[in-house]
Amino acid sequence: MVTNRAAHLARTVTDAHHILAITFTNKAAAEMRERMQMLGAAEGMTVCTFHALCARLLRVYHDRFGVPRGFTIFDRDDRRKVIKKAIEACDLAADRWQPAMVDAEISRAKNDMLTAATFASQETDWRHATLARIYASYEELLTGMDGLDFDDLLMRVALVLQEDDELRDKLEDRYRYVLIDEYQDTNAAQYTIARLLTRERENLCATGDPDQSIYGWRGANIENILTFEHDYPGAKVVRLEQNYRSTKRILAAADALIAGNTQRKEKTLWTENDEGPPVRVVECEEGNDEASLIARAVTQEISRKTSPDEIAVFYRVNALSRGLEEAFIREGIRYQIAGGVEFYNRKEIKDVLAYLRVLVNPADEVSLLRIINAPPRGIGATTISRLVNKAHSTGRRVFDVLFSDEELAGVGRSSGKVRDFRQLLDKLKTVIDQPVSKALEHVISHSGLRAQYRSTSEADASPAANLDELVSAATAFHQEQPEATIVDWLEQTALISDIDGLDPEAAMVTLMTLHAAKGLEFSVVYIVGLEDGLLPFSRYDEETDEEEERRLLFVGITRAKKRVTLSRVRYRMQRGITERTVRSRFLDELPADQVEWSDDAPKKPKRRSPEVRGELPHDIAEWEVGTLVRHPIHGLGRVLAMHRGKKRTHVDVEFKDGSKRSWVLEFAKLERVDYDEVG
DNA sequence: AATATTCCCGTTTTT
DNA sequence: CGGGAATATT
Repeated sequence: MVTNRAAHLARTVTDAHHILAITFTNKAAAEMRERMQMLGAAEGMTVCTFHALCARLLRVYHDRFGVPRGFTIFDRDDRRKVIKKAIEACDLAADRWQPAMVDAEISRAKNDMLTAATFASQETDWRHATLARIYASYEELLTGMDGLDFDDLLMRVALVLQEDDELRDKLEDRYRYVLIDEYQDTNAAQYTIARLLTRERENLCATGDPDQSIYGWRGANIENILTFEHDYPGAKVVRLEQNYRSTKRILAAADALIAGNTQRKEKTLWTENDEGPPVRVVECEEGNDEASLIARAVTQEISRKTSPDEIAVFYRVNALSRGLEEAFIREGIRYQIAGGVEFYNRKEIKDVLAYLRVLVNPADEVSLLRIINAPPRGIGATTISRLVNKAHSTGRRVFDVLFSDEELAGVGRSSGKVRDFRQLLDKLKTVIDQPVSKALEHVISHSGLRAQYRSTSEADASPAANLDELVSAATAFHQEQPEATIVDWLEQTALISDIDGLDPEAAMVTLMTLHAAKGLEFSVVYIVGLEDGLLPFSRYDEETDEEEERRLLFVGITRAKKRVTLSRVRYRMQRGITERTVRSRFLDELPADQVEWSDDAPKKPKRRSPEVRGELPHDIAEWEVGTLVRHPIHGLGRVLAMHRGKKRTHVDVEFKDGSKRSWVLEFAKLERVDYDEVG
């Protein structure tokens, strides 16, 4: 839709150079660029996400935006670390002011374009005031490191464009035609940027569906799309109520579900597609049953000539992917997974990137502290904290302390090691002008990281392999963009999203969260975990936006072209404990005539067979720590500890050969031995 | 200082 | 259950 319009504009109305197309993910941007190429209209067009656009603008016009030229983008982990420091700096208890909570609050503030100062000025109560203090401290630390977080990218651009008419005019002239996809998920900062860029010409083409707004939790404001006609009075509104993707029954089910939302503009979807089979709902006993049922269904689907890349499994939380993965491996199904164990989040990868980040931006203290002893080079916690204290007490950067001989003298015995490290950095400094792949190769071999991972790789070879893969990725990057610098590459890797790694062509089934599924389509879709508390998700301490949860399931169902299966489990294990569940209320909202229910109840009741109850030994009264016992296999032993639970008694035993074992006493083949028997 | 071990605690979702 | 952090051990 956006693609076709952009191509049309480029061919008939304007130079592609004047077109800005904003997508929701990098993957969508890449696909759009590709299709644009086929339409012969790609040259010079800007196609990217809001975050990528802002990063680029901040880089190019850094002086106008008031950010350091070589700023580093701090990801969630980096940001958490800085927030922790900020909380400490404010002398607050980390258990009362949890970094995760503070992080979310600051993020929310930034998405609403509230700077630390603005946030502080609207203080209402003590909690807000304290958050404002942390926020201010966080900003100070971040600024000191030449860092910007994800939310800064948007906020900074939005705020400056509001003030700087000259720059805005310049950008407006450059981007005369703006197209935005998934407009229903824009937050205040993104909305502001869009508005400011189209102030003069009002040339904005936005696509979106209020029923698919699922990012409210990160500041997305559904009002942005609802008020579009008011914001752009000249706009032509095209309503797409005909659906070309799904069967009649899938659509009917989705439609009935979303009708449960009260805050909504009525809309009836229709299609000329086939009726199709009913939506299936399956109820299983527990997670493993659900996972293997789906794996079997997928196998069957593939044997019926459905291409694996046309099959997807969605879930509300990433934690549910593990069981599915195991089942898929058992069944021998090839799959790819969005996010989860993200490549760029692995330790070895983050280590290498941290080297580059320090070389490019010496102020990046988070990265510096990460690599100062990685691989281990004899610089321990005490030395590090001395260096940090020295730096902070004199208002300098840790990096500079490393390079000051007089400061280093006061560090103690390990100052030699620190000198070695600084020499290493000095030697590596030259790589920043080389192509990324070369630079990476240099860093990996000279830092000792390769040696470290090679030596420890007997047990697990993947870290070394990941480093190789990183170099390959960088090589590919260099080939595609020979002009790009290391800073560009770091920026790109920082902005990579969960689904970017997925290959739509690969002959693999795709596993992902419902959020990641937005904008995609598959022939056959499975959605697991339709249980109260999971979908709709709820947390005891926070009220849930049930309507957004309903939209989330709506998005999931409407990804499917041919078949949809929803599943739930009667007992769900989470965090090691199994709990009885309640079926999702959403299942009951589906129209009965479009849905086929089935129960995958276990045929043979494996549990609760009465005879395996087990019994305590008749002389239990005599058992205590120190009691001698005999086991038919392990022989003579001594009771180390006994723990009487409500239903079971656990016992730890040490045997003559020194080995220790624990049993549930009711089932253990242990008998008590009297001293005189041993003789 | 480095490694081994235990402890602790889970903000769902993401750029 | 599982990762990361605090803590114990060498």
